[in-house]
Amino acid sequence: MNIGEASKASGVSAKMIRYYEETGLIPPAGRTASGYRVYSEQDVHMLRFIRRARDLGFTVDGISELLGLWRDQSRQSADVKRLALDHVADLRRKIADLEDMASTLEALARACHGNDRPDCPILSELEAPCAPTDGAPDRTGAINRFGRG
Amino acid sequence: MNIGEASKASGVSAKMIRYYEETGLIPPAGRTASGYRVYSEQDVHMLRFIRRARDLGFTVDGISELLGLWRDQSRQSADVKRLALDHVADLRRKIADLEDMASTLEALARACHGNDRPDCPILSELEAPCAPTDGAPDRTGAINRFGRG
DNA sequence: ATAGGCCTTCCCATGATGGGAAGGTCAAGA
DNA sequence: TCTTGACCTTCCCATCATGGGAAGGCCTAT
Repeated sequence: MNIGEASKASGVSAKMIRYYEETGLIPPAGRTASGYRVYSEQDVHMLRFIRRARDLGFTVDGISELLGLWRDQSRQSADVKRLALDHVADLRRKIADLEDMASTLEALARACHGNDRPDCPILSELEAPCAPTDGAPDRTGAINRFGRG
Repeated sequence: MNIGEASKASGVSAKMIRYYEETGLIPPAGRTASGYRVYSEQDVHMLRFIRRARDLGFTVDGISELLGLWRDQSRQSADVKRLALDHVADLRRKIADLEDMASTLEALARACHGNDRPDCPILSELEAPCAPTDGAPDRTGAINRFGRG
């Protein structure tokens, strides 16, 4: 199987297959006499594994660790679980960051008339933010996060 | 004020101030006779605006649009609001993607014994995703994410 | 005058991905 | 057999926002 077929079969682009090989995530593929890379069903299996890990947001480094465990018949599932939960924690941190941004911005947008006049609490907040309230803040950020008076 | 002072006053690194200038996000700073960039309080004001927009997750392109509206005394707040809500939609899409990953992975991790044995549902799922179960629906969404690759 | 802390420009790296050029290979059809 | 077109190869460049670092110039306090 050449790289195009392996790509279709695995859902990993040919570009990325070459990249994974170059960076050592996967071993160098075999070659035909003329230099074409050749892949086995086993290889495609591995590429699919990689693709699914990517879909779960693992970095190439994380995938590398996962592949190591996958190949290690004497692995301990605790190690896999720890890897997974570490990644979940990463994801949750990112989610929280984005959620903060979204809710803040949403609150500002709610306060904006959205008409043909120039005055806009969104710009005002960007220009000179009001300090957030210290006590039990509104979780949505809807109140008192901005406002100019 | 030189770039170091402007950086401290605005919270934008000197590197990034130069980058913003180079890419046209901000106008070229004035220069001393010896070539040092000089900044006014006005400039610092603008840099702070940029920093806050960045903190809200706006891309440089988005910040560029915001700056345009900020400077435009005849702007319509509806335009600002639209920009903000478009960005909120982006953020929410990203959040949903990450949330899918996190909950899928969390469900898999819950199913993993996390002991010293090698068998692990996380690796199994990455290796060969389960077909959708016909019976009990999967409340976590863990299983179907892998379907069609 | 000198030290050392700024500043300047220029180049490189990140991470995962794609675009595209220049050139070789292969399979199918005339 | 020759041509055509789809594939493959390597190599370089771009993304996006950010930082690291080198080489060299400037400024200020001692």
